Amino acid sequence: MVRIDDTDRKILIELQEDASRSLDEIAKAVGSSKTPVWNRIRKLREAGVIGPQTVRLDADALGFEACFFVLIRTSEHEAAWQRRFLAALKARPEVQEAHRLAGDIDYILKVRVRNARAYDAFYQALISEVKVHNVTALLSMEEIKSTTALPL
Amino acid sequence: MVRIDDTDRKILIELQEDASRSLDEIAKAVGSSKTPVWNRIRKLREAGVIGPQTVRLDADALGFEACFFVLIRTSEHEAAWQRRFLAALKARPEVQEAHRLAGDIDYILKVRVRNARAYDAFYQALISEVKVHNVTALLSMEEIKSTTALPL
DNA sequence: ATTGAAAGAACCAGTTT
DNA sequence: AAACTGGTTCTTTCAAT
Repeated sequence: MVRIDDTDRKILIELQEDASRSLDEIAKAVGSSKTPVWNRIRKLREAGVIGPQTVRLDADALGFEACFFVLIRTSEHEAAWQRRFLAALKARPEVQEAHRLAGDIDYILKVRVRNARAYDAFYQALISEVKVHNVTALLSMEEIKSTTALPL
Repeated sequence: MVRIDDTDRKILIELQEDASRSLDEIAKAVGSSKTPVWNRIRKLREAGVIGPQTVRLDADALGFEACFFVLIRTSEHEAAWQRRFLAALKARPEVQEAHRLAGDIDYILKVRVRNARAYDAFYQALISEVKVHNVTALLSMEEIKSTTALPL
């Protein structure tokens, strides 16, 4: 865990919100000036705190109208099985999130696809690659909120 | 839904991957040149296909070590209740995702906090604001994958 | 931490295919 | 209608104070 002071925090908040602004604008927003802000950003990047810069695309506008949360229970817990399972998830671009869980349910996925048929294709492909015990798919009707911003 | 041609798709793929690169580099990557790419990006932005530009921060490095998926069942289905519930979710920065679901479970949340205590504080605050019937929290042990990139 | 300056990128108009 | 050219303006980057 990296030590971050108040100015760093402000810079990160600004960048999370809109990374397209110029150094000058960000410096003004955090109450500092160009060079010190630039040096801090460089350090935060080197430390890996600031990762890649991306654009957020409108999923609906691009025809990705279906979003599923998939709860997975498995009976297999060997290292080899897990390795294959993780590799399969990482390789599939429709899997936007994958977490290994504590407790009853072993994994949760967030899967973004064009429609229900595309989800089924994904599901069939996945279960043919690796054996899973029980799968529950939750279909999103409405995306109330979606952000990657941390509550700094 | 917006009509997108092959060049637009390539541009979006590049921007999703790394939006910090210069127009020239993106143009080269998609096999075109600066001006046409610039015009296309402008149009995609105006159409809302390209949204805000953000940086991805390292949650662990910043001390956000706990991530919960929260499954919520409610007995209330009136408009007024729902309005209050949605407003509460939108207002809470630790809620990174919130979806209204089809079926048995009514809502799913992704909640990112510093530790289990912070989750409990969030949970207590939420249920004191709005009445919910049943809440299950799934604790993430390992983030296998996390991206906002669409499978273009 | 500020200034300032050189290199580079974005943006836009005019022109061409 | 779409792509190239070139030039103005804004940014980034970094050295010197």
